[in-house]
Amino acid sequence: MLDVAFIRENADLVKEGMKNKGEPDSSVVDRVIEKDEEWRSVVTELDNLRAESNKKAKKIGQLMGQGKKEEAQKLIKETGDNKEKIKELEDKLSGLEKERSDLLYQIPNVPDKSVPVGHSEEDNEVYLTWGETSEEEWRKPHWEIAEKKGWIDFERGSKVTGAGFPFYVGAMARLQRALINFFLNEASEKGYTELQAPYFVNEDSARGTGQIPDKEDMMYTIPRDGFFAIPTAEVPVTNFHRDEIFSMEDLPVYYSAYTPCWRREAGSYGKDVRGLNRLHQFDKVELVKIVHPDSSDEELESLREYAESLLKKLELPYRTLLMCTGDMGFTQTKKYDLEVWSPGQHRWLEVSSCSNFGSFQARRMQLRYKNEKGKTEILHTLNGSGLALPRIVASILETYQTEDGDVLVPDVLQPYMNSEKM
RNA sequence: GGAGAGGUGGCUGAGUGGUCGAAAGCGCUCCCCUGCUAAGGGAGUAUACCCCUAACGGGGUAUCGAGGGUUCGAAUCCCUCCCUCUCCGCCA
Repeated sequence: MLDVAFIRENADLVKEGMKNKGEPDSSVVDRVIEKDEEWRSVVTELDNLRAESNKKAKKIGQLMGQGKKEEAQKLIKETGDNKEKIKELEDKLSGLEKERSDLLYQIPNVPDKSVPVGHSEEDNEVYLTWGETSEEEWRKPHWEIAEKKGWIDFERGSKVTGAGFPFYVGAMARLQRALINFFLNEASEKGYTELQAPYFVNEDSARGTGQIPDKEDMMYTIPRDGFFAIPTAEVPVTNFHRDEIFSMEDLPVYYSAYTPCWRREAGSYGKDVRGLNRLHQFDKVELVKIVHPDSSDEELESLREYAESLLKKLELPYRTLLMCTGDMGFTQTKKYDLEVWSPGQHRWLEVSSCSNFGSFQARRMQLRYKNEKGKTEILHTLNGSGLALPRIVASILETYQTEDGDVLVPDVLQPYMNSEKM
């Protein structure tokens, strides 16, 4: 969420950001300012009343200590009416607080100046393209290859769990494991600390990274225990340091984590869901950065370059999109999507999305640092996939298939697979 | 799952109704002294919010696991929840 003080001082900027993100009705900005005004006046009133009764209570204590019981009794009688008023104001205040934060949660992060203004994916900017995309007729989509080889078992996955929960069999399971190891090893060489994170999180954590209240429906829930199955490792990893205060020399902090991810993907039916394109459970290595506010711009670029380097090493043609304001999401200030070429489907598949959240997430979870002057300030957070497996697997199958029906193993994965061929 | 103990500031730890935001020690920061080092002396050292101030700064409120309650007054009493530790049970 944004800082109320920031909204107060930059109302127009915030409204413009909302409009550019596709929300023409920005009246919530004015309402939050109003609510905050009201909240502050109640706080002042309440604080004064409390100060008064604290003073009296102290006095009573003193009198009691001196054995002046009667005087004390007299004072006690006087304090009665304050008490009710305080209680009343306390209730009013917590009501206002709730209303204010409900409004605050509806205001999206402000896009960075460098982000192109637009309202749909058509307005995204192709930032760069790498590699030669092949278009040969003979190339099959990955699901055909996988089916012929018996590598992915969608049917049994449906039987055991449901649609979107496939089994990976034999060489395919090995390939997944190879990719995970490759990604994690690369990340740790680049200074990312590897984390193994919980796969379930509580409500506070889901709120911290912004899944709640915005994207509640994407998550699977474990109602009995109040848990959510993580839709991405971003959630547990970013929350790792929730409510903590860093000192400057601890920054920046880089984490990598492999986890399965669960997404309900409610309402997404149609041709996009074929094969590995969209699953309810998939594997991903996620990268999270916690950085000084001044450096988050550069950190986003290096995060993007790192994710791109993985695709280069796998020799998979890709392109990088700079997402426009309308297609970038509620919590980001700036976002790049990496899309790998799928030669069997003749289309691009999103395999990574690298985002800068500015202070938006960090404020929600009170992630702070002490600056040179010893003042605490909110940090910036970023994350990016490095990378998401299923579509990489799809692209590998389609890119590395041979005309006679085999699939070769990308050079960098051969040590992990002990083989040149799947 | 059963029984018990406990959760206090960066850490250790005192505090069982009144001037306690909290003793003491450690750590850390700054200063002084000591010709280096060691030792010593002094000051400071939580977070959030509100108000005043151009700013330096000042005033106030809240927070002793969380939430609620009793009371003029709660770290201290009561209730609920969470977490940690010990023992037992179960178990990869």
